[in-house]
Amino acid sequence: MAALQKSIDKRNALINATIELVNNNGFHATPMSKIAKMACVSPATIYLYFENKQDLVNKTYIEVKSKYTEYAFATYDESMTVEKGFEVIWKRIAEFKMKECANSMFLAQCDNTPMIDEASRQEGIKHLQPLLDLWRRGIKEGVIKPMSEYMLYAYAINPLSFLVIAQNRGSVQLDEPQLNQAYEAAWNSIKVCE
Amino acid sequence: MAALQKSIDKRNALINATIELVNNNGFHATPMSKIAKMACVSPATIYLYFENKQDLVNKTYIEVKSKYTEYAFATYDESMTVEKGFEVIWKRIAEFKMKECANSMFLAQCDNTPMIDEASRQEGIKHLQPLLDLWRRGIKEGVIKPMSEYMLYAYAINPLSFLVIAQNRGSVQLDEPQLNQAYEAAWNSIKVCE
DNA sequence: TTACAAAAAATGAATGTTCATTCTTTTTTA
DNA sequence: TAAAAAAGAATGAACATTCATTTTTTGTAA
Repeated sequence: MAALQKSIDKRNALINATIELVNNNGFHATPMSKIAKMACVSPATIYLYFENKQDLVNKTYIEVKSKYTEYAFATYDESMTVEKGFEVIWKRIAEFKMKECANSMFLAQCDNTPMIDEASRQEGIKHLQPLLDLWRRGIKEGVIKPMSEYMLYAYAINPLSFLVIAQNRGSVQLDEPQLNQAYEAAWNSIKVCE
Repeated sequence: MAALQKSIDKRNALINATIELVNNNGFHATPMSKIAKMACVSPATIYLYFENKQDLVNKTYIEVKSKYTEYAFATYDESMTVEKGFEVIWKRIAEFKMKECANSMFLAQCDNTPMIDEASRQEGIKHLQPLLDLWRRGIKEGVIKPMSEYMLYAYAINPLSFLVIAQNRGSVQLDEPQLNQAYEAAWNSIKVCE
């Protein structure tokens, strides 16, 4: 029991160290030795928890992606109207990206590089299903433009990733008013104009 | 003259090899030896053209970014209306991303990772000025929403990067109708609704 | 409860490989 | 023929992973 607890702590420390180091230095400049040091663990210990470096990164990706989608859908339920449901999900996603920006930057990096396995990438996409279902419903009701789910994601959600990265580089400050603007832009890009 | 010509060819070969290998394997898995091999050159020769690996990647980034913006603005001129000007630039950018997708994927990877210097990143941003000026004009005229340039870029342009990557993974097919949809989404997200 | 041995977890040091970069020699150009 | 460009082999550092030991935990018998 105490042992298991300890193990989970170590695993988490390793995952967090991976996120932070990859964010700051990139995959190519984060050796296992640094990850170990940051997690206060021997390099050899990493291999008790993960098969190898690739596995560590894959698992980290999947874990972060799960946290992300779990947060996104926590307050959504399917009885909401399409517009309301979208607003609820969008705002949760924005909230997550602002509060957990280390996590979101890590995801952005993974999503734009060949850093992780194709299999892990697929695994990560699955969890987004509720949003895709909502969009499908919206299209049926004539509220949302009949576009592919990738196109909808590209305009409604993905810009937030860009903005979080920009914010972290100090290029932009995302406060309440900016986020409201962003929400309007997102909704306007996918809604059907009467 | 012949010598200089030869040099430019080699330099280009090196830059193209870098783009292709980084796109397929990521920075962390593209050794100088592979770049040399793909460019049909000795590893030592790379160092006649670039200081080191970092410099090679930085220079590649700047070169690709220049090509990108040069293409983007080639048919635009400032006498156009804001809406027309935006359409012209947007469509050129889309065209570039479709035709030169190796180049755009490389840029997307650079823009989301600590792969390149901050200095090179700044250098790359400069060339976007005409678009920023157009937006400023649009805001003054009340045609474009008064948002920061990053926010405008996030919604009007950046989604294309996401879509090109998705297309290259085979998740989506971007033909004429899809691109028109994308253009509508982009314009709707930033225009002032009457 | 205490003592203790077997099992599990963790460690630091060692290993072998890969890689960026440099060195010396050869080839090409002017 | 001198200078410039290019080459391949050599160098040394960094790194992922494994190995041999040590430490910690767990289950059990007094």
